Amino acid sequence: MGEIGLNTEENIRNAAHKIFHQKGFDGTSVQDIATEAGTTKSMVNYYFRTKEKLFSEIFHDEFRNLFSSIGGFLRADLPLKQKIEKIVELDIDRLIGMPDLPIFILTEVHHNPEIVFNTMENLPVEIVLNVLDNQIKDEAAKGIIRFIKARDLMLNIQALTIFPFLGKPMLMKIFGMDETAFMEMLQQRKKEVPEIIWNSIKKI
Amino acid sequence: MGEIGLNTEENIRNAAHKIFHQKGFDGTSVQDIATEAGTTKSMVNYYFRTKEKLFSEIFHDEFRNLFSSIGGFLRADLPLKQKIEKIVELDIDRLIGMPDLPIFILTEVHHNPEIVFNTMENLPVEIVLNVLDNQIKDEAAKGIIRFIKARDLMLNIQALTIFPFLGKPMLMKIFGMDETAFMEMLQQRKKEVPEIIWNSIKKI
DNA sequence: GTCTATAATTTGATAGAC
DNA sequence: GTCTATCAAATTATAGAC
Repeated sequence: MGEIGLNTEENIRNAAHKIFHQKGFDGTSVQDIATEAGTTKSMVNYYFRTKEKLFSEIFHDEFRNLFSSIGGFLRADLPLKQKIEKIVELDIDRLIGMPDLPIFILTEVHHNPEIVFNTMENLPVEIVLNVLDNQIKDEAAKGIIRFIKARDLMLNIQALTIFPFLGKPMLMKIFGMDETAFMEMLQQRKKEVPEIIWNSIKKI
Repeated sequence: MGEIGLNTEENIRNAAHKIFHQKGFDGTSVQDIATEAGTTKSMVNYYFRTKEKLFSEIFHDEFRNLFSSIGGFLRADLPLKQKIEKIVELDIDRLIGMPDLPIFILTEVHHNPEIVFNTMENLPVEIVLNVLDNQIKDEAAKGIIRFIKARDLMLNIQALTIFPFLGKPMLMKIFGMDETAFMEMLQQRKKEVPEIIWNSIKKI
């Protein structure tokens, strides 16, 4: 149902965000969104023309979200060890606030690549990776760490932080955790993941 | 199109497997499956009654796949270090052969939990975890490793092995890899992931 | 077992009154 | 801007001939 005080367009946008995240593009009907927004299909089409255009707007915002916070930190003037600690803490906190963002992105990339890759703008990720690569070479030359590709380092960090959110329902079932236990585990991981990563590259 | 030499039922099953993996339950129509199998909608319904029943059969098989190979190894009489190496190698090789299994499972758990949790049988995973927990306590008492919950150890291993498969299209785009580069990375990870894990728990 | 025909709904999207 | 009415196409599933 639409929030009081918001206009119809905003209600539809919020409803679409919620339902698309829950059911995915293919599982969502325009009627679902209209009902959730407390209005009609016609209104959805009036404001957004097609289901696909509406989806693209939502997806575009979410996709930018995915790459938002990290960029700044990777450029900052900090030793690698502290960067890793900050990235993990920031990422886990951010994902706690939007826990089904990763699965939303992944499913749509897999099921509707045409829509998704049209929506994606060019990401300036190479530059950030280069900055990180240089810092790694620098600290490796000083004997602080072994050499590792920035690509592999980021992949390992993201794997250890994001994977628990992706597998959440399965993990809870398999390991017999409730919501509280899951949250405790996440808080623990803010400390443990940076340790794992650092142990894998430190030399001293 | 259906393979020559197989009967219609088998053709439908193979087609369903393929299309459900590509498009998911919501994105797949019975017509899609019939066309892929080289037959008609009626035949699909004749053999499997409903789209949902057909999906359940496919999903059930795939879900058992997910927990198949690892169980035996976890029980085996091997030092933890070797078990970790074997699990990672086995898992990566298995996933190379069925690279969209993880995303298939994850999306359906998220979008169609009712169907999925009806399909899931009770998994005897606690027993395996207990075995692993005891071995960890044992090696920790001997001073070989620090203590860690079997749950956390398995989560970290699976995160580092499965995540690259989940993010494959995104990773290839972001990191500018082609299929060959991606496969090379996976082969590398068979060595690197066990090292990361072992470094995170070893004491000597 | 296999097909065509068709029923009953639901889908995305539009037309037109107000 | 918002609604009702409606369209054309697609959906799952069944009936019935062979």
